Amino acid sequence: MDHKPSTVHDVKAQVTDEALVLRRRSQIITAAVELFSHQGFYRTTIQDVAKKAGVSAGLIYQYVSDKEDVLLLALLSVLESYKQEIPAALEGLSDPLERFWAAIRAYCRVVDQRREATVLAYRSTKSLPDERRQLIKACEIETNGMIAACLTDCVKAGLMREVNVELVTYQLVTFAHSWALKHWRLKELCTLEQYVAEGLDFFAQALLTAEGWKHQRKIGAE
Amino acid sequence: MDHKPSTVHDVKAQVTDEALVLRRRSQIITAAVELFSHQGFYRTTIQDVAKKAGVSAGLIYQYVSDKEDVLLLALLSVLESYKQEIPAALEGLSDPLERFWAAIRAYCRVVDQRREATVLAYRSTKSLPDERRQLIKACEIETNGMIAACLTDCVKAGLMREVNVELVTYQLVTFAHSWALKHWRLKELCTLEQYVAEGLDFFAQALLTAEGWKHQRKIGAE
Amino acid sequence: MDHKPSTVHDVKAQVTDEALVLRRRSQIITAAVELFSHQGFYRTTIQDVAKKAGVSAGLIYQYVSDKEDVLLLALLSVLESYKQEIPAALEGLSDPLERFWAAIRAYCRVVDQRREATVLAYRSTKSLPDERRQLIKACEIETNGMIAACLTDCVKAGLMREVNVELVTYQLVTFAHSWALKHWRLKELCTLEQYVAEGLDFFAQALLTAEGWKHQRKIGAE
Amino acid sequence: MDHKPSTVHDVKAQVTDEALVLRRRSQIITAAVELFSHQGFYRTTIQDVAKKAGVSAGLIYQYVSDKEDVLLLALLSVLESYKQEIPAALEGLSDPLERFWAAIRAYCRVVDQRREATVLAYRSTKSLPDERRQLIKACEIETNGMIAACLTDCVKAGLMREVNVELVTYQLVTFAHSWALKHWRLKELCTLEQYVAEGLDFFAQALLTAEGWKHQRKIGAE
DNA sequence: GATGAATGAGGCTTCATTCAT
DNA sequence: GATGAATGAAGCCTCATTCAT
Repeated sequence: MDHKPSTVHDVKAQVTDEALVLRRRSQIITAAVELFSHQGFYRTTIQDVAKKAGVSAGLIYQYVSDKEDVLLLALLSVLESYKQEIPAALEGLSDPLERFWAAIRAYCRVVDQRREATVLAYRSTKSLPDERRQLIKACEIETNGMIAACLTDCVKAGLMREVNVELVTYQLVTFAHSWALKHWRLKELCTLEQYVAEGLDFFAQALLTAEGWKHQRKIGAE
Repeated sequence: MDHKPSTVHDVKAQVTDEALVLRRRSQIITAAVELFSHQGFYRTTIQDVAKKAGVSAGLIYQYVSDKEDVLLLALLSVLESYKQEIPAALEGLSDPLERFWAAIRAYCRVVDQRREATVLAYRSTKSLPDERRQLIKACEIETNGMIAACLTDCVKAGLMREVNVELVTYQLVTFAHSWALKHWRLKELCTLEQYVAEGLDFFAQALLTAEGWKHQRKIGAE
Repeated sequence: MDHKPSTVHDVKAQVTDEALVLRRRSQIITAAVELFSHQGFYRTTIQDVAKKAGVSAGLIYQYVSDKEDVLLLALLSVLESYKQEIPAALEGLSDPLERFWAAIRAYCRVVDQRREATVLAYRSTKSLPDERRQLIKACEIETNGMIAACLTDCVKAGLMREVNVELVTYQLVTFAHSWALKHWRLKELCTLEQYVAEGLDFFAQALLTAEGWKHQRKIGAE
Repeated sequence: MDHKPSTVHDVKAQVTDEALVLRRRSQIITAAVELFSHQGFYRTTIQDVAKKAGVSAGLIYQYVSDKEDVLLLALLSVLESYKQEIPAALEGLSDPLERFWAAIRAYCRVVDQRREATVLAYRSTKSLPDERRQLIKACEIETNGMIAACLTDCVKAGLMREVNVELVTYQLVTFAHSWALKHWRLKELCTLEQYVAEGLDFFAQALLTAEGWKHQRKIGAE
């Protein structure tokens, strides 16, 4: 009766109509992400969220047990969008190198589209109690896994050096996140496209083998 | 009494004794950094800070005008420590490459020493009103400038490729910060030393010219 | 729609089917007595009652105008059960003394059977607005009247002393109620049977005349 | 940090000044007893209590951790007053029978003086969580012990029959409480003095031995 | 007749800030 | 200069009640 949810689906609503729950939650989360991103979690009141979502404050508590639950849902929705964009971007690609670059590009693109939300994730994950925070971390690890897999494939194909995959993955992920985190400065230095281009070049230098470079020129030529 | 400070020294204390102000503020800030780092800014009360600092709640308001002022001071103290460690680490070094690596190492070391505080800076800068936040950003840009300078020197000396200095600087800075931000995961993968070693290797690959590699081997051999 | 009922039958339902009203109310009251007894009136929500009664929250408001109405109905149902048990226990008895003891025993038995509900009556009568409370008091006075009548008969028959009937009635009633009110302690001291036996002995000592004792021995001997 | 108090003195105030705590608490409790008695615990808001006590709502929480804590303190203050009046009434009396009657009279007197509060105790003890309720029960048992001791002395002196002391004590206590609980009806039947007189007579009949009656006449004659 | 989602007023509680000592 | 008790505004959350289906 009091234990915290260990997966998203354990965030139990008091409302039974499955479809309604989805619709309402989505309303609430959309409003929450917007507000939390701009004003921060603590400066945003549930009334704010309710008003922006076009519902009453009481209603929110039929779909969520806590203000913290709203945060959890909001953060998960952000991470979830990462997890969906990457596979979508890889669809139809089979060349390891192409897949790798596509993954990074896709990641940077989502981050750019959800810039404020990305910052939110950095700011607010620690505001969650430990158990709920684990959910977020699990989600992050899963997304990283997608990048890591692309990287591993390149290494296996001899296109990239034998690096510590997980550490480099963090470099890649961090590169994407930085576009959001340091946007206040970066936007004065370059566009997203330039940022991505410079980044990919940097990573190419750091990672590609001679074989990799040859392959790179080939796919670049097409 | 109502206009916000635009530099640190505008955070006006009601107390006149200069030395006392410094001592008291340092007490307060030490306590605040500790508490904000662990519990976050909003979960920490002024009473908490007062208790940990061993003073009364009322006293704090003689040295600070706001709770936000405490945050500002706390964040500045963190960024200040970065700004001091780096030049200290470069002391006596004249070789551009040595200086570059030393700067990165120093940065990573401070971040490691003040890990929680680094996370705090990421979480809480946005909690400041815009004017105060500018102070923080200015401080960050200044620190970045030190790294950037080392990088520029290497490039000028032909040891590194002609890269977009400021962008790469962000990569470097972010690499250091990540040790704190993703410590929950990284600590399971490697030690700080390994992290730094892997990172430096990565950056070497990405940045060094043939000339740079030759030089690198030379200073490595000494 | 806003004036309060002055008798049970003024608690107006919106539903017309008489039999249905009775059935629904009984469902609701059973659930309410159970919940109010255990958690108290204020800690019990209408949703709780609805769930336990197996109906929807909205339905309750078709048979009752208020949450307080539910309480009124619940309390009346408890007092009603007293009013029914006593005459039932006297059925077929004509000897005044036998009737007296039987009445007390019956009262104690109902109280024991509806222990929590008895406590509820003590706790919650004051939660009703004055007009509704009068209904409860009238009901209590009526029940007391049954005991008082038995007592009066014994006195008239010369079996008991000429006491202040109503005051002694309160002693008797209170004795029965105490079994519920102080059950947390009494249950450690004796069983219901022992409690009743000791009590009857006590009252015998206090009330019986010499004539009464003689009669008592006679009926005890049978 | 979260465990409930197990004695009154564990209800910890945030204020350190011992004397102030006593004064403030007394202000709060006086207001609370008054309001809880008339409107009930749940119908009384902390704001109500604060206003009546002439303090701010926030202040209450410096002396109490909960609204329930206020109730606990209020109830304890009532029971405490019982515990003080009885010994005071026995002061200087040595004759067992005199002491017994004096104890009952004193009990009835306090109940009369704090009639509403006595009703409060009956209504609201169950509103406390179990651990806190234990405190109340312990206090009640202690008070009962004083009556029981007087009773025991009379029995030992051969002035009263060998009865089940604790059960009879409950009869006596209940008799006193009834004056408050059933005051709405009793006040129409008699004054407090008459109530006590009738009651004492009743108990005399029930309890005194022949020896007891002799002694009774003697002390009554003085 | 029945449902149950939605409402929104209202209560408890926290905590930044003040001010008398 | 320092204290810490006091204030009161504000936010989270509950729940009686309504109403569209």
